[in-house]
Formats: sequence, structure tokens, C-alpha cells
Amino acid sequence: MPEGHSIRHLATIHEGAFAGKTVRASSPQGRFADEAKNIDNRILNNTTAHGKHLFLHFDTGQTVHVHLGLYGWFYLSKNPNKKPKDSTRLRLQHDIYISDLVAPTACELLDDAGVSAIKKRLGPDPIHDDADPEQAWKKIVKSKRTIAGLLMDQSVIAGIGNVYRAELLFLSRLDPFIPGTQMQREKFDEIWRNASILLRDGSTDGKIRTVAPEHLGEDEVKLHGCSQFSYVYKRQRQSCRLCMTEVKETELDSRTLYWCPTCQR
DNA sequence: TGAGTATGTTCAG
DNA sequence: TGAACCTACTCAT
Repeated sequence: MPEGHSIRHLATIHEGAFAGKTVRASSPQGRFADEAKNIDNRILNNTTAHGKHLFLHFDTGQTVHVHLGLYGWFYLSKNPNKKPKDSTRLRLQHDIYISDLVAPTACELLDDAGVSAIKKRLGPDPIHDDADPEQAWKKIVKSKRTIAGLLMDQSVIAGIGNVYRAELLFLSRLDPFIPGTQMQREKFDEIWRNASILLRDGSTDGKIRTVAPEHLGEDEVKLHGCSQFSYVYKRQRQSCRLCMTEVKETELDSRTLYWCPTCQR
């Protein structure tokens, strides 16, 4: 489930498990073997996250940069005898914890310049206290692209993926297809504010929660806290939770967009 | 058991 | 714009 909230969640978990400790690093799959040797038996200083990018900073001055992509994930375990899968790109281990990274889009060893280059091409991340929404607003308001497309552009705002995109647009009752040039400042501020709140909330346990309890069905209320619900994401051909109009889906920039044509006019 | 789908990004053409 | 990356889950057979 790798949107920004998951990456922050994983950064926090890895910092708690490994920071300040001497870590064994290996690559059972082999594709990160040479790089793993550089950080094997070194101390992991701390972790950071920006958008969907995770950084593990070592005392060598080097940083492991991970992007999970669509399939990637870290599997944490306390079982010292756990066997890695053949596909495990990176295994981090010390006395207590094992973390296995499987199927990431990116796993590479960078110096400070490499880390800076990645952060430079990313927009502000609403999960950060010191993120500057002005940077995002300036790009949005001068773009003719749709607001739905702009919200998914990591160089505009970092960390929002397809689920949060759909839900944020619904929460602000925004037509996904209006161009950035027609965005109202108040609407942008609302999206930014909601993104900050929802991403932070999701980062506590890695789960996306966007629906207010009063908008959940009776059966769903019983499950609330165990499962994830949405207003429009993946609810195509179902009724809108608020107005009962059928939720629509369409392809936009090669991703599926979900919206309520009545609430989001 | 196999097909289909997915919360993402990069690169070739 | 489409293919590639190459995992986990759901659903139909």
C-alpha cells in the first residue's frame, strides 16, 4: 500500500528497530549484493521519508534509497531463523529484528548529492511539518493539466497516490477535470490541509482512513478500524455515500480515477 | 490453478 | 504511449 503514509510508517518502524545499531546487510537475491557489502556491519543512524521515497542513512555517509513502486514491501520479523525469499533484494538484521525488502522499484546506495537530487525533483510533502504549500500552489495555478493529474504528480505534491487523490478530491467536492488554472485558492488550501491530516493519520499504522464514521454503513461500522473504506476509490457502480449517485470511473493519465459526478461538480 | 488486477515509476520508441 | 518491473491478492474455473 505504498502511498506517502506507508513510507512514513516504514521509516518510523525502521528507525525504532535499527537506528543506532550495527546492522548486518545482505542481498539474498543478489541484485543489491555489492552495495550491501558497503553497509554491512555498519551503524544505521536514522531514517527519513519524502513522499513515496524512503531513505536509510548509515554511518558511512551513505544512504539506502528505496522506492517500493507498485509491488514492493518490507517484511519485518523478530524470528532470527526466518529464511529470506529468493526475491529478497535487501535483508537488514541485528539481534532482534529482521527486515526483508522484496520487489522494490528502486533500491540503491547514494551519497548526499544523490539524496539531494531525488529530493530536489519532488514537490513538498504535506506530511512534513515544515512543508511549503506555496511551492505546490504555484505549479498548480499555472498549469492547464487537470487537478486530478496534478495531484498525482510527485513533483507538484509528494506522497499522494491514487487512493488519496480520489478521496481528497471528493472531500473537497472538486470536479477532477478542472484545470489547475481554474483552481480556487481556498480549495487548494483545503486539499493541502486534508492531505496533511489524512497522511499523518495513516502513517500511524500504515492504513488509509478517509471516511467519517457517520458516513459508514451499519455493517461497515462493525468493521471500522479493521478494514479500510473509501468515499469513491474503487466504488465504481456503487452508490455515493452522500447523494446515492452512481460513482464513476475513468482512465486518466494511465491510472483509474474515481469520482461522484453529483457531489464533485 | 490460472487469469486479472493493483495504492508506482522509468525508459524506449 | 506502452512496456517493463515481477508480488500479492481475489475471483472464476
